[in-house]
Amino acid sequence: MVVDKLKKLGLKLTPQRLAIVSLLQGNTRHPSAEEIYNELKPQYPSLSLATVYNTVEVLVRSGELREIMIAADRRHFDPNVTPHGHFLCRSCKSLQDLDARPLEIETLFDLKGYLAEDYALYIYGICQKCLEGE
Amino acid sequence: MVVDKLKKLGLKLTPQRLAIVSLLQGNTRHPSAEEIYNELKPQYPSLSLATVYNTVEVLVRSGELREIMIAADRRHFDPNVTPHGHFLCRSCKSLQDLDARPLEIETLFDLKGYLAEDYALYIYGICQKCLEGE
DNA sequence: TGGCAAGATTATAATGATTATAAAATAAAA
DNA sequence: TTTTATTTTATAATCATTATAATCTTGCCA
Repeated sequence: MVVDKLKKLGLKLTPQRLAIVSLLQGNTRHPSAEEIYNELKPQYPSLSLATVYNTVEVLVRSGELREIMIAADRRHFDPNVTPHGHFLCRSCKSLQDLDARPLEIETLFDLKGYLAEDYALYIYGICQKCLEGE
Repeated sequence: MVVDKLKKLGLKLTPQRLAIVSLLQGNTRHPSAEEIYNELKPQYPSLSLATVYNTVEVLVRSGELREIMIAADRRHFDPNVTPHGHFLCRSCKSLQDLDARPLEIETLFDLKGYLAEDYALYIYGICQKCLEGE
């Protein structure tokens, strides 16, 4: 639950945080900070972009939120922190989850001597919709 | 050869471009645009950062150079465009190549209906040196 | 409950990477 | 050479993100 998630992190329960965490909960749209801000602003007119950045920063640090750096111009966020890749369509620019069996990092690479803590897999191409629609 | 690479792309052979492409040739340090600029500035005092950005842009577009978005604060570049991953050490911040057997994208993921043209694999953790030295 | 202190929010400014602009320079073709 | 399209350059503009500092709130405790 949203409240538990914040409490677990020792964070105060503010309306802004509750709204941000609620919006992210189960969200598969991979919003940017600004998109989160724009979606919540109508209901929370006092909301500041800085608060969105602060909150996602805390969530990413604590492992509750995943940062997606598939595109150079802005970061996106994904509340699904289980291992999975992301697909960026160069036609429609959509950013989609790639549900996958977990990637076996250790067997894929010769990581002798390295400690691999996390990974990101980004795939670029043309998505289903764009392939059909053309 | 450097000259051929530029000619193949239909680009004029300017000293700046030759210098940038030469610096990148075989370079495994994954420099940022600013690092390229700083390394060349002493020998090419007239060099502008804009020229570095213009040149890497052309090279990336043409597939001669790979853009690395492993860190959110700046882009890095890699002249090795054969499939391989990258490792970012959270201790010493070094960015290293992960020589790997090619990743079998199609078998890893259910990409039915998607056209995968390219991918990036980033691994985060602690590198050999930092593990030993501590 | 009311007051307090730590932490949060806000508006705003600052930062810093990247991109745009437009004038001056130059490579390459005739 | 002359010419022209391209390139370089200095500089300004853009835009995402971070820092700042004043104001406000949550959560705790008397």
